[in-house]
Amino acid sequence: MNAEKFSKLCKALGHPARVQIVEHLNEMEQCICGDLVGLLPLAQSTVSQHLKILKDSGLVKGEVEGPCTCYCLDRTILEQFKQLADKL
Amino acid sequence: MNAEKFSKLCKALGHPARVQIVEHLNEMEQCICGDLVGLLPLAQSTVSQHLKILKDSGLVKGEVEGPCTCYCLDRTILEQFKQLADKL
DNA sequence: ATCGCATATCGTCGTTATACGATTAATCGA
DNA sequence: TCGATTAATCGTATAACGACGATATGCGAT
Repeated sequence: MNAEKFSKLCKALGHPARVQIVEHLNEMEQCICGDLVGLLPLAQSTVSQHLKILKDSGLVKGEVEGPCTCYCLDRTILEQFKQLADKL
Repeated sequence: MNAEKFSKLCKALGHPARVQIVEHLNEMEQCICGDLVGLLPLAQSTVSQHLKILKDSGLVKGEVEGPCTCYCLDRTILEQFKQLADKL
């Protein structure tokens, strides 16, 4: 198994705020950064940083839509993560 | 879902060496620290540190057996991790 | 052209992670 | 009892993380 890849995804999920972001994206299908800033007790710049980490890991995709950025899960990557976890 | 708990387990698995340790323990059922030192390109103290992190997370248990310490997975915790991952 | 809104990025600071060598502690055999 | 083996811990140095405020960017409406 690809320990390198799995550990990178785990690392991205190794913070409660990022897990909550992923959970929220799972429920809402998509949302903008401002929604998450309202949801979490964190500054806007901090939330943006967490989103960047999730984007870098591949778990989350972001599309610019006018003044906002619309975030959603990359469910392919999420499934890969689940499969790798299940193989443990 | 318990984002706090899940993120802690993810954090413990957020390093390739620790994923490899868990994989090895899964295959071998149990092993001693020295085996892992031979397996990984890391110093003995570093491997010991990674084992401590895995123990603190609950994923791994260690029992002293004479001069060695015998490590094995806590499969209950591992199953919990898999279930939490699957719920994502 | 400019103003306001939504985000991203920068700079910074304190904390934590990662790695190592050296040392300590504990056990087993000779 | 002494020496070898095994592993944990200590001390340390560098890198990365996590948080924030301040600033920059980019778009849409006025």
